[in-house]
Amino acid sequence: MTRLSQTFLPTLKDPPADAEAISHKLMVRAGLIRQLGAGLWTYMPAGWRPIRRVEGILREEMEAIGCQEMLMPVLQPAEAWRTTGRYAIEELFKLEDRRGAPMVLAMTHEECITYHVARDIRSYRDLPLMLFHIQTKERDEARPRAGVLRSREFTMKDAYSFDRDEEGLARSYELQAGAYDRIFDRCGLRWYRVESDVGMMGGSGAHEYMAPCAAGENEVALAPGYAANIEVASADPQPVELPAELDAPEDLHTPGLAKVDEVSSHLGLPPGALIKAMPIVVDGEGLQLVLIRGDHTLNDIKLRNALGADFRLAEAEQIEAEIGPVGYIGPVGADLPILKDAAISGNSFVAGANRVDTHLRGVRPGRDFSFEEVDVRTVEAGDTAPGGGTIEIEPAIEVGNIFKLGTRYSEPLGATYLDEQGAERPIVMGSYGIGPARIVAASIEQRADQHGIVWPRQIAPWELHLVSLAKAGEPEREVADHLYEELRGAAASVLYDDRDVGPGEKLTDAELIGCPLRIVVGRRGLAEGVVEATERASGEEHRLPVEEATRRALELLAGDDGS
RNA sequence: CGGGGCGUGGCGCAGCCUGGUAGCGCGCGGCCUUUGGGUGGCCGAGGUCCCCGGUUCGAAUCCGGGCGCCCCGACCA
Repeated sequence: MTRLSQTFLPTLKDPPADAEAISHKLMVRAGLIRQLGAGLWTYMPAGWRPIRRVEGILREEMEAIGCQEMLMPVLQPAEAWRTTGRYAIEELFKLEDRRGAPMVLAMTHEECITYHVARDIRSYRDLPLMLFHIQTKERDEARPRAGVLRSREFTMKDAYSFDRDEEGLARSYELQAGAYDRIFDRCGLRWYRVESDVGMMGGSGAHEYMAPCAAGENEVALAPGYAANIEVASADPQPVELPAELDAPEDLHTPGLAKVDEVSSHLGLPPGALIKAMPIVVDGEGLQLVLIRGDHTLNDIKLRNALGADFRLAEAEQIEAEIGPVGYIGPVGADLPILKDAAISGNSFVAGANRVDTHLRGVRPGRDFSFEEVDVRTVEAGDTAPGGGTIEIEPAIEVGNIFKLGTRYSEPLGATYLDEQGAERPIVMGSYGIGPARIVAASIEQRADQHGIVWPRQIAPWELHLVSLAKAGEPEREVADHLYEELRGAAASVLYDDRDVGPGEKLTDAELIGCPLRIVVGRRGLAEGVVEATERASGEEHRLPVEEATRRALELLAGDDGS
């Protein structure tokens, strides 16, 4: 219900010079957001409305699964963060109050909510319990980027589940997952639920909700029936052709050839016929050798998970001292634990000889060295996914995540309950986050065209953009005014462009702002007794008789399910 | 945190190398014009040239230091 002439909706012809992402450019141009500092954004009236609409959907879907809304402070005493060990996180804003007491600005609210639950939940009868809030989060990001896609302050819906045991957590998790599916569908996003890294925090499972778009910071591996974050994705590799001559063991003179490409082109073999040996130092243990097929890349996260410990690449001095010359490292004769990636399958390979300027041909896993087999390579486009589909890799933005926390927070913070037998047990938790700003930005990324934003109806700032081409005082204007009042009466959400500017500017702005349905009231149409209604997404134009315009417009909107 | 780039009216930029009047387009205000895709004309307002220090008769320009912002990478419970 808005007259554009009286609305703070400053549109720009040009995007800011330093903007790269489509959503960044368009959100600034369409007057949705303005920047205050690095990673700090103000939502203007037209930008705040879609956020509020997303929040409305979040509230409905959370409440529908019995998740109760509350509100927790952003400013918090540091104590609980010390207890959970998260005080050490670099992204955590730390400050002191006037008495010098250490405080933090919360980046999420596990500490706070677990603190409360620890004090007020005592019996198995109080469980399960699900709570959520929509609150500002603060993160001292190393590099804010792409408008609101990665900012230092943002609002997040985060929900927490509290259960008696793992089975209960599994039920809560499924409830949340179902709600998340409905939320992203209702927001009109193209999205995938992918397996994600549970990290070193333990936890028994996690998924991310990914919206594919060019500005995405993550990569997802997709195939029919398969979707995973590339950090954890697993697939069968494309085969490599191994010539029969490889079977014959022989020392190969490879002077100065320390890289896979150099060796393979020198020998006239595909890179996949080589074994790449990478010495690593595992925390709490010593040197180990990781073997990867020559044409593959190591996936740090998968390796970390396979090891169950952190690691780093070994330094040259240690490698030279304990194994052999850098560039010619191989498994044969190396007196080290060996982890062999599963993609190295086949009889014989070329590998480093642990002697300078020398590689070995005919290296056969199992015969020439023993190993533990692991899956630690990064999947690639063209690989075969579990289920048989072909992997494609797409950039995507993470719009939500769900995480089985287990007792990661309840144990240190003493959130326990008494079970039926009177025994004290830790509460089993889950956490579930969604960023409304990322949903809005991802929607713009996915749907925008060369003229501007294309909102899905469900989160559009206004459903209708009514344009009066006539200026104040002209007879055609009265028709538009009347139509505006009629639409308002019908409870449609309308942005009414009643400015005294030229038609080009109005029509251009309407496309930039991107409301689902535009109704133009102008001399040309009125001469035939119609107004023109144009669907933003398809460009389809409908000529509506003036006296039926309101009813017909609402019908057109109702037929737009946003997808 | 490593690498690169940029800070000049609201936005986009030129001027800097070679020191001397701060300029252009858009936008903004007024008048006229125009009226179905940012119309045209005339007049006008608006700038601590990011900050501090230095060199100089004189600094947007040269030198030193600092701050801010953007991009790539690392990082991202």
